[in-house]
Amino acid sequence: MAVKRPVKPKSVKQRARRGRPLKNDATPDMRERILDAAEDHFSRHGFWGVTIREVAQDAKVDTALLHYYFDTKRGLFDAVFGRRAEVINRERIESIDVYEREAGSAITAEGVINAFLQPILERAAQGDQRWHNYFALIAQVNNTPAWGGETMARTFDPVIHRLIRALRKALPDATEEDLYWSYHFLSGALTLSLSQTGRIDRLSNGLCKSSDFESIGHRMAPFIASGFERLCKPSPVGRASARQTHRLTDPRS
Amino acid sequence: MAVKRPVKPKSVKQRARRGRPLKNDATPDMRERILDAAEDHFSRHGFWGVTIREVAQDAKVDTALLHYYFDTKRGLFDAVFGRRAEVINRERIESIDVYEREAGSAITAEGVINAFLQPILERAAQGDQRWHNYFALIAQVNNTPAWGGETMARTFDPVIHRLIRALRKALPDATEEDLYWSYHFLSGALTLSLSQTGRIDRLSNGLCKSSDFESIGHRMAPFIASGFERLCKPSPVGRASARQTHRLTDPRS
DNA sequence: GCATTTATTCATCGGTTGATGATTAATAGC
DNA sequence: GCTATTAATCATCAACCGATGAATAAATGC
Repeated sequence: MAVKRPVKPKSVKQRARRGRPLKNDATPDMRERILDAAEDHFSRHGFWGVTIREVAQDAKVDTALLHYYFDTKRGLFDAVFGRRAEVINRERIESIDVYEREAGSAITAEGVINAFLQPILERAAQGDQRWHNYFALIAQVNNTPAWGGETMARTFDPVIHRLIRALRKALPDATEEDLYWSYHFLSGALTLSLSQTGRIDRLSNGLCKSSDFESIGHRMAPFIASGFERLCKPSPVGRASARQTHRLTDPRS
Repeated sequence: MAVKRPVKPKSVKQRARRGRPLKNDATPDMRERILDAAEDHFSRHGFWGVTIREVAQDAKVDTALLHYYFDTKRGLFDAVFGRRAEVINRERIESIDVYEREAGSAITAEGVINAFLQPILERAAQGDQRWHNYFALIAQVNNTPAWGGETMARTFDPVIHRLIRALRKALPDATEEDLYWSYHFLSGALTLSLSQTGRIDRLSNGLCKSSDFESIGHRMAPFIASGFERLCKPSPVGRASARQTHRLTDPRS
């Protein structure tokens, strides 16, 4: 007589083992796997466009495990956002430190900005999809009115203050306002460029590619540095005239 | 004996009248009211962060009416995004036309960019909350990887091509790639600046305000134009040297 | 003045969502 | 070797979601 046993798995999805897994060297780190899957989804669709079920399915774990590690969906998001921020923040500070030390009194705005951008652009050029996702995530948060400004500030302000301190040295005539606004323009240009929305591909009819980080790397620092210098250096012709604006005339007159 | 009638409204929400409303001059345009409410919500929380119930509640209509006018939630979103786009696109094209005609051969990059920015910045400075919301919405879409690039392209590419045509005249030595990338930087800087995330307020410890559109207006055109000129004008010292980058040296060596 | 179209609310459906308590199994501490 | 802790799945809940067909009432067209 045949022993009674589950004759068939019946469904395609076989039951996963319950309870704590064996401590095997080959067992994957579930926490990291969840973060990777969450990063992928959040970067594509934002906080509200993602369900924890999708993330769990991608990470091949139960949804309850997400709550076990990160409590709430928001907790998961914050963990994703913070994880890589630490890495690049450290690299950027070091890069600026090195440049400032090497350049000495020959410090320039372009040099500082280049030192600030280098670590990010290098990571982007490396081609790691996970970092690409993360940059896209930053771009979204940076442009989220509700809580984006607060999140960005909490995460990145220390590095930005370090950047601005170096720029102040390179541009001694700059006002504080000009420095902050110039950085704001830099921030917008950088995050959009790194977010790979495919916009420039369409606009240029395929001539330029969102994924071409080398092109961005060559152009961004000179472009932005030039803007900084224009606003923050005393112009020989006088500042007011340099800023005069075009007045839109009424076409009916 | 008392007449049988609904003694009390019971709930705070009284029943609304069913059927087509009387054509009174005082009756509000429901369609516009829905769009306004939707704009408000979408601009704050993005497409997925908004429920049609919230929008309906704000517009004081039933959710079925949203489907009556816009079919799906996505249809509502597209209608919101398209409504004001037409207005500013018309204004921006006209502004560039006027400038090009007036400037003649004295056309400059800063002049063109200024003509392009003027209509938007003027609307922003006017202080209408509905336009502020709309600009914040653009910023979010611009940085949405999944379908943002496509939506932005469909909506704004004609104007951008008009802008680039004018810039090509002002910068005859520019390569196509430089022009497109420079515009991309402009796009990122502009949309972030208009989205009022409060980031710069915190960063500058209250010195700069997200809502100070006059400050943005004074600074953006010179900043961006300077970047364009740097990339797109032949430099007297030669282009390659002007773009040389700072190499990060290994701190352990 | 009657029939059709337009504009609105009502009632409700099937599916999804974030979250949680119960259960199971392995490890770590003493 | 026993107990407490950690790490995982299972089963399920109440709330909410977008959508839709039916009902209703005014306006419009003939």
